[in-house]
Amino acid sequence: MGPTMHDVARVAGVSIKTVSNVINHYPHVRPGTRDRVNAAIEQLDYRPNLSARGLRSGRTGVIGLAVPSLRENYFAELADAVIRAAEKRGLGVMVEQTSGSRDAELLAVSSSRPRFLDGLLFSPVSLGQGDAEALVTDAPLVLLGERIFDGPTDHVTMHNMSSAQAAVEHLIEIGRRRIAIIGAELDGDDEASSASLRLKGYLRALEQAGIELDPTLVRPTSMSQWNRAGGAAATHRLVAEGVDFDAVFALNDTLGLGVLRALVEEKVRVPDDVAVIGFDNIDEGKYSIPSMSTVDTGRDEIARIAVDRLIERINEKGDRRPPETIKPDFRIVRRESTGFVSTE
Amino acid sequence: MGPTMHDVARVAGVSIKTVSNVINHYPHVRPGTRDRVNAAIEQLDYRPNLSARGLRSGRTGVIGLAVPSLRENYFAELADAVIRAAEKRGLGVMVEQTSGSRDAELLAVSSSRPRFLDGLLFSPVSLGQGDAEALVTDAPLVLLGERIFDGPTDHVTMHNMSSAQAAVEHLIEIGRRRIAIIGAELDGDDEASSASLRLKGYLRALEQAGIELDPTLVRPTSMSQWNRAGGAAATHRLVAEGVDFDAVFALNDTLGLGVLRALVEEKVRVPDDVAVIGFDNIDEGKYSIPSMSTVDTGRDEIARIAVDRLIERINEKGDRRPPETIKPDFRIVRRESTGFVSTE
DNA sequence: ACACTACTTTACAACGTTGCATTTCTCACG
DNA sequence: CGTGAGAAATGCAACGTTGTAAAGTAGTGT
Repeated sequence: MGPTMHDVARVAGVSIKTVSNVINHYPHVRPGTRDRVNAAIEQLDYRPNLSARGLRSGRTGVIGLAVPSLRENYFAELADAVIRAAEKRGLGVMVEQTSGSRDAELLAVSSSRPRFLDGLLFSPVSLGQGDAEALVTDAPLVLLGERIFDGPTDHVTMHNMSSAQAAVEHLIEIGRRRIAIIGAELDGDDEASSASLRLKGYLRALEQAGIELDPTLVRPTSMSQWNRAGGAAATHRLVAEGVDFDAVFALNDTLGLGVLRALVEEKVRVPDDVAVIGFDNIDEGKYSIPSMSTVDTGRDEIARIAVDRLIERINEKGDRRPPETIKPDFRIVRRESTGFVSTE
Repeated sequence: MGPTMHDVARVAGVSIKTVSNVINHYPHVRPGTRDRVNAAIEQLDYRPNLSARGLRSGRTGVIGLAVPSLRENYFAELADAVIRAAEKRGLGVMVEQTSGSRDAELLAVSSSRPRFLDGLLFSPVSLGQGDAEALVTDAPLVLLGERIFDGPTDHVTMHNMSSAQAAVEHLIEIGRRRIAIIGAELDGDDEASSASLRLKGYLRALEQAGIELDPTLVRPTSMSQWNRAGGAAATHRLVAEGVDFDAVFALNDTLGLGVLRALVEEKVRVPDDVAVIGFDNIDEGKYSIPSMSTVDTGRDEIARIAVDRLIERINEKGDRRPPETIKPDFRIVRRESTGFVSTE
């Protein structure tokens, strides 16, 4: 056991409460006293006991982050961004993996884990609009980047529809007309899913460009297949069926990387024969062969905003602000897979 | 605030201590009593307050994991494995990023973060043998996968040298003699680094095969360049200098992916002209073009063992076992980049 | 029926910190 | 020089849990 406030107080020649006041930046402490206390803290290498503080004040300084899996690059990068943002604010982050399963997601929110997180950042995949009520919890909760609208909580997400539209417009600009979309289906049942929203953006872009929709270009993958394997499989199927296409819009980057892989195997040249654009701007797309164009949805900003918003909620007393949905700006990242020299 | 033990005790008609006993699986509780308590817990949706428990018992059920960055796939996958293993044991994991900087690493260990982690899993990059004493802390500490031998702590690591040797032997087996190694330098000052050890394996393999060392084939990258960019740059330099080589041993997989990328750009065929093998077996190597052979160092097992060992240390009373170094088995994963059809 | 043992339950204090209420100090002002 | 107001410092209780030790209960052998 390390030194406690009592030890510090004794060394500094003050009361234990004064030590507490110094640590918590209570304004009315004389500079001299503050210095003596800080010196004692230094000398003893004192660290406050978070458990005790948490017990007394109801705050632990730890927030939770629930994501499907860190093995998915997008979520690893999101976690990185969240941890950085939280650290700047003096918070620790406990990471929980839900593996995208409904049960695990419900569990994560219901704070089945003994209560001691100050709040939770939650990136749901399986929960939908119908589960909104499950999100009504005592602990502050901020949703990240997916699904569930008009829920009872803040939601930091992305411009799914308009950025998808912009991505497809990018393909149209470079002269493509037969644009396949991978990862969505035309009559998906889940209106609020990223897939549906991005599909909607795709449809709008086509419509505005006066291109008629060809349903055979819309290629679903099972939700658990939003990865390289899924993207590759869908692409192979496209080719095998003899579908004519000159571009692919992959609904996320890992799908897109799978698409690139499959196109090489099928001896299809990128971007000459087929241009490819992904979604999310994960690091890997910078280094793929060819480098992959994509949509940067502002991941870092999402993380920063989400952490700040969660902190606000944690500090909120009584008068609760109505929940908000926040979407940072997006931008199209042009790289080799759509015929540009990658500059970033 | 949720219900407390007092509430449960009242509902179940027992003393608060009995509730505690039930929760902690104290053996001498009559089944009927246990059931009543459990029913009350269920009914009230009671969750123990971890802060209080932590204060009283000195345990929070949370361990720390300090890695350089989750953006590096290897560490993201390691974190995934650790979180899974910890969850099975009922522990939460707080993730801290050191960005590989010495200061941040020292900070992470010195538990600058207020004491409340039960223990720490630490994957150092910058700390070396000289910092061994800095690792003497009150809180249990287990090192993961890199550097520092004969330290004062348990160390779950990998067979750096012999697995590197096996990787190079694999290249020799398929007939390569001019094998470049990327990520190491011949007179590195840090004997305990992964780079040095893996280089040693490389040298041994050459020696046993009677191949003379050509120093121009040993290509360093700065430590902060163990990534795709570093691998690509080193490869481009190799080619630019007109060095003759028919294989590359990349000291980790991201370096290797950069090598693959650069070779394509240089119009060098893989594996026909140059075979490539990486190190670590990150997911991505499975899907690269071509898929990349590598060394599987038993990451999942490392995580599992490390968590178990940390738990043992946490539970240890007084009689401390001497620190151990544990290395799971490794194996060579043969994929397309060394001329095999990838089966996994 | 009685002691003895083993099982079951309980009372109480303590973990280290902070909120509240209170006391003590300092200094400007009448 | 006395007063009052605000600043600075303090004392005490309480947060919810568990360890210790002790009390109560049942079961066994004589």
